[in-house]
Amino acid sequence: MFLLMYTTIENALKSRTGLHDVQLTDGGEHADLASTVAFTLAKERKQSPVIIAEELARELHGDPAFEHIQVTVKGPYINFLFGPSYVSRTLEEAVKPGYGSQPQRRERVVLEHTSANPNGPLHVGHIRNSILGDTLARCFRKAGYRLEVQYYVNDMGRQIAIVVWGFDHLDTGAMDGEKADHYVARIYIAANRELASDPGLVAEVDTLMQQVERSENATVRKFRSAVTQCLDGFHVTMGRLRVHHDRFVWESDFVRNGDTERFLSRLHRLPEYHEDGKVWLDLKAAGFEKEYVLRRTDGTTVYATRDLAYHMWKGKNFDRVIDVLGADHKLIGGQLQATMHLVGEKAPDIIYFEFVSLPEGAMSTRAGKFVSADELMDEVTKRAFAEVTVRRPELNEDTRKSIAVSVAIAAIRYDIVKISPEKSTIFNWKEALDFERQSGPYIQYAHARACSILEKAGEFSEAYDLKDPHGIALAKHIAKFPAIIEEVVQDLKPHLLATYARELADQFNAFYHYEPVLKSEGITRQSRLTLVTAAKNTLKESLESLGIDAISTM
RNA sequence: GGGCUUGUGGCUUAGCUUGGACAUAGCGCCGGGCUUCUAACCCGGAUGUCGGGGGUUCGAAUCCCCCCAGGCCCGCCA
Repeated sequence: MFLLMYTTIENALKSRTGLHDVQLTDGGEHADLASTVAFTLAKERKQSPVIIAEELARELHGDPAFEHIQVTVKGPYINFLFGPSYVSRTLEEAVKPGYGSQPQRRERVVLEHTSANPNGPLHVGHIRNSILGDTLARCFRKAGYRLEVQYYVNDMGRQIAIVVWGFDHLDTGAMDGEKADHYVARIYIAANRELASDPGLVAEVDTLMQQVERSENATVRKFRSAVTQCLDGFHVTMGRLRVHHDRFVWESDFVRNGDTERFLSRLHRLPEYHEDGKVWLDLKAAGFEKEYVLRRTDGTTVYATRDLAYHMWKGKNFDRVIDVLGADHKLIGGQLQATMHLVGEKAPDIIYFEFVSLPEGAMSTRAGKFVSADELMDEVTKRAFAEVTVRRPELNEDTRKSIAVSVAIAAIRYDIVKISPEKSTIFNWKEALDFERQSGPYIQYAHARACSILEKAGEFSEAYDLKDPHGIALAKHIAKFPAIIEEVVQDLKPHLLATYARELADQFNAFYHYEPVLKSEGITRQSRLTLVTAAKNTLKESLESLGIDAISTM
């Protein structure tokens, strides 16, 4: 409903002013939408903006499209207020299951996220990537796109060679109950320590890497095995986090299937191509001073080469390519985009997120300095269980456990997604364990309250006659949900949904407090119950788009 | 040194792309509210040079320039 109103007003103003751009602003407490075109026109018409605003408003009053939109003027501002029909139509839409879902679109989108090196467990930095990516994925699906989510497995890297070397020389077996990815990290950390103390051993790692590039079977098998163990651990972690990938794509496949060589051969005709022992591209024109090396003097390819082959493949199979990458990838991401442009292929849209560090400094798998996602989830779940037990002692243990799991994931996912990706953050246990604040559980709670009302209400027939301010404000906020999903997808900004969901819970709580539902009677009761249904539904859709369980009791 | 990026009350943070009506919320602080649909809630109050300086504009947190501070990147690593 909101988008419809927006375009109605926008078009009316465009045709009357002759302006191409008549951006509407949020009306705040004054209105549902507002326009400041009067300022823009004041200069060219050499007229007071107040007079222009009044004139425009007069014209709009006679417009049949504005039958249900109240137009008022306050100084130079033209305010638009939506009437009862807007509210009732919103409710009719929002009570339907799947509210906010757009019809299926033709466009096929591939979204890559997480793609952490398989040399140790996912830590709190990696899951910022996972949560951003997974939330975006959920929004894309809701917006009707045909989406495939991919994890790019870096199975040829030096890190993996070090893990393999470690398994060859230092393996003492997994400890009791040790998760596979944590076990890999232990070997990786130990191997790095060995290599640091005896630099002569580095040559052995180099040999392993060359063998893999030549696809030597025995070594390839070792790499696969090490990587697979780690990925098995990742699956468990991401499953708990409700993060899903449709496909795992292995870097080495692009070497073995010849795509990497084919891509290199395509570059020969480019003026930017240079071959002087090594192969490199000159990307100065695109703003990159460094030589972009794609083949070493020893003939082997580098990470960037295989990544290009991977993106080439994605571009051929999908209409739109999106990557979620850490801010440390900004340079190589830019180089990759520039190169894809040069060869006339689809360049990915890249969303970058800044790092999560620890109070004592940057995280490092190699040095063993990190807080793993598993550890985080364990601790937060423990804390959530204690909390549920205090609040709902009458519930049985299994129910409390189940609520605690949902609450913990809500707290973690929301804490991460609510922050703009471009902000670097410092991980803080105290904050992670505290969900009695602007949080995922807060939104879940609003949903649970709505469920509780509906459960007690029993049967009722829908009605759309809202008279009181908090209910109307809530309905108007519900109306914006589809527009928010659209905005998240267009701008690749999942945190907009986090903000929206919190505001929705705010509105619901205010309504809950001031406008009793079950105690009201007649049409008011029916209308409020309809509103609660719509709110519950919108909260549920919002939560699920955020990857958070919409639980009915907590 | 160069590039990218962030800097908003004591702390965390929205808004910045597309400039407009008293800058968004949370935590913490002060004061209220559970015989009333789940108080993981609600209401009121105090707290702001929107990093600093200049500029553009009728109007700047938002655009431009300079400076300061933090983060990241600058490998024939991945």
